Amino acid sequence: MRTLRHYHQIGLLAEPARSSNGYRDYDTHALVRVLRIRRLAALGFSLPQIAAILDGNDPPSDAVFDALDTEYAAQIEHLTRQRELLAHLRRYGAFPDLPPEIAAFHSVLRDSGLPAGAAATDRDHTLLLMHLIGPEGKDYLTSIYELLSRPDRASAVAAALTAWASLDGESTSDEIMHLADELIDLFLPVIAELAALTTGLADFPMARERIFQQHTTNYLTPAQQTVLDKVRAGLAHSADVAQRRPQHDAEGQQ
Amino acid sequence: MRTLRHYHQIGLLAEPARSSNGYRDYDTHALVRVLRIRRLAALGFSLPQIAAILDGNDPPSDAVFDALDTEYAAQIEHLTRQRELLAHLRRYGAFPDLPPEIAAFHSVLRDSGLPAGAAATDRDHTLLLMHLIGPEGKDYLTSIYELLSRPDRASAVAAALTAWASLDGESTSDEIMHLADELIDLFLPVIAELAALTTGLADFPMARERIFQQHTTNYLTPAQQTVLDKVRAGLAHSADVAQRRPQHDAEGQQ
DNA sequence: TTGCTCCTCACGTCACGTGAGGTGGC
DNA sequence: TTGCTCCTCACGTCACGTGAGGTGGC
Repeated sequence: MRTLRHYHQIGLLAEPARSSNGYRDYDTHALVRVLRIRRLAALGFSLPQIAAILDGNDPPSDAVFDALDTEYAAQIEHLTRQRELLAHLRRYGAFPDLPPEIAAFHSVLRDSGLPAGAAATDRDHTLLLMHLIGPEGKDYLTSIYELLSRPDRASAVAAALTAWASLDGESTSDEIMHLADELIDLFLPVIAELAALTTGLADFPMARERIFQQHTTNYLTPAQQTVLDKVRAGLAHSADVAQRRPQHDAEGQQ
Repeated sequence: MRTLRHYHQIGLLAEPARSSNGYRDYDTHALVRVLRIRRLAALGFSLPQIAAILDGNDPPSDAVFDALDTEYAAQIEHLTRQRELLAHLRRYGAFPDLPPEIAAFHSVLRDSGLPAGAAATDRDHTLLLMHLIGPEGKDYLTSIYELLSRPDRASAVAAALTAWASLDGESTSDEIMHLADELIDLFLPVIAELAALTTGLADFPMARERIFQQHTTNYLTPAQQTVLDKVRAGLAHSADVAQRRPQHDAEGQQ
């Protein structure tokens, strides 16, 4: 063990005399000091703290204990929350990479018949969305997801997402139009409110406008992009209609 | 932040393409992966574990969660014990470098009038004794200390230790003799039992016989050594007497 | 020219653990 | 000669943080 050498290096323990063969020749004072150090270290004090405690020859102040105790209390708090979080994730089918509030939503969709591949893509979308909307919008998004996964809607949403996931070059324009209408019906109220939110970002070095734009070309098939255009058009129309009415939504955002 | 570079270095995140100015040109796939990594890291998984979870494309097994959960439970256990220990030390006057079971004993002695200097030396003795006797003898030593600090004895012990600490070149041989008798009366039953114990050591690189021998010449004044010799003689005599009676004490020790 | 963002080394963190290679007395 | 204990570098651990010094486009 290199422990004693370490204490010598940082000056916590004086280098003892050497015997003729070059070995360190410790005495009982050194031993007592090491025993003190080890006990204080076991209590959780850092080596610099221990040096301070052993140098001041009066008993350590209450503040030293308080600091450690508060620290430990905070750690217990944190660990307890982590365990609750783990339990929550496990209850709802374990998507540990998803925000826990939303994991339940995804397990409902999965149980409503969403294929694994589509579910995986949808988790990607969710992560991006959470990132873009930031912590302030988290509750908002969570409540939207909760609405979409309500028992009376979940299977319709799962079906729409399944259809959406299977869109490719062989999809007929009929299918595309139908799905677009369906999605507009399902998501219109959701997305309309979403557009009013622009808060929260992070320091991932990628321009925010590019994320969504790139995302669509990265993740979506041409057929899916067509649907998206349709949906956009549908939303734009409803937005035009909404323009003629007073907008109290956009306030209070900044 | 060097976080992303770190992920690149350990191969957790692929190096993205570079744009013309040499900047890293991340895409949404990279962003999604980073979001996953950060979330899993926040749950407490190590980066190698995260790599394993993200590589296997099915949801992580229950075993992974169990491992984390058990780990957290153990940490909470440990932290809780540490807090109890801190509280205990504080209750008994805060000698954090002393075994907690014995801290109470020393605070009783201090309250019985033992001067600070003598108390400090006595804590040194206690630490050495605990080290020599090892964990197996801890309970034994603790009960001895409890006996010595019993209300009816504490002040006599404190007085004897105070007298012992003040022994020096100016002590009269009368004082020495008197103290020796007193100590023999107080400690005889204790030391007689102690002699039967030889268990427990550690890997501090110092021969065990040397510790006690060196200790006496290091810590003790000549007058104290005289007392010690007296006490040894007194104990040897009582041991001789004890020889003639059957020894059931020495059994069960190994 | 000044700011700003990004870049690449490269060392520091905390308390040691773990070899690698050597020595001295039995 | 073989074991054993101790010695001295010196790198590794874990997940980055933090400068140092430089660059490219406004």
